[in-house]
Amino acid sequence: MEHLTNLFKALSDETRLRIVHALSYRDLCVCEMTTLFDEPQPKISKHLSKLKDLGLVQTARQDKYMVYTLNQDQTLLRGVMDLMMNESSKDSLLLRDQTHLNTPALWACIGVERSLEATK
Amino acid sequence: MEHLTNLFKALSDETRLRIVHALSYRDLCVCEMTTLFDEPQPKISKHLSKLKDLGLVQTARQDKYMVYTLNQDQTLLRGVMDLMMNESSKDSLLLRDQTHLNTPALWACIGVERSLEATK
DNA sequence: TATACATATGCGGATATGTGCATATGATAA
DNA sequence: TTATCATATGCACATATCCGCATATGTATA
Repeated sequence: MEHLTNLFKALSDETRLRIVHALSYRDLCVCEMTTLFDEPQPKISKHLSKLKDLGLVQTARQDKYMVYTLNQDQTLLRGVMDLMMNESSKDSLLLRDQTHLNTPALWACIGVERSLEATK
Repeated sequence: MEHLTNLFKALSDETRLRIVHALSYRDLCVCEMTTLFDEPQPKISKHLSKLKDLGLVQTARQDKYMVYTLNQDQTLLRGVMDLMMNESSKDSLLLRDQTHLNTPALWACIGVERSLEATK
């Protein structure tokens, strides 16, 4: 039961919801999220840490960057995010994030190579 | 956005999750839930009050009883609860609640008529 | 009207949560 | 090795959350 409530608690914070939502589209490193959300890096890192503790995301180092991935084993999480992505009346902030995911705006903090590869 | 985080916040508490889950099967009055969950009545009422504030449930008085209903307009909530109900690895406590919903155990606090009608 | 039953609310306290700021750790490049 | 970039963590503080207990409100029934 705690498993379930923890999942929803993870999604009950605006920053964490943005993170999980963005990760539903593609993997991201910390500095990309910091840029995308325009939030202080420690804030992002702490939320990521919490998401990782709860088993919702996984990490893998790629060169200098720590890349975060949605934990695909979390079927309920995947289901919920599918629902959110299909919601026609999707939140404007989430829509904005989704759009910015594939723009050069994120290239500032990261080697262009990785961004190009990611948007492929 | 707050609309979304509020929904998840509502589901992030064990008691509230049990309430919403049970209401996914059928309408319930406060005393039925108090019996079903074996929790103090003020605790249940407060959580119901919060769920109502967030627009997840609706109320209708029926004789002495205040009957709570899932707000069917909340499509995302419905989607999430459908996911939960279909989860094979459903939580044992939620399974127990689901089972008890249709047993005479709940008849103690309420006129048998309503229970019979509800289980029809 | 008085009484019992059903439900809601107020208050106090313990605990958890989110955040900013500073700083530590870790990896790479010069 | 030193400097730099990327990320994580510690601390302090304000705020929110949940709960138990007592009590208030509201409705039906005698």
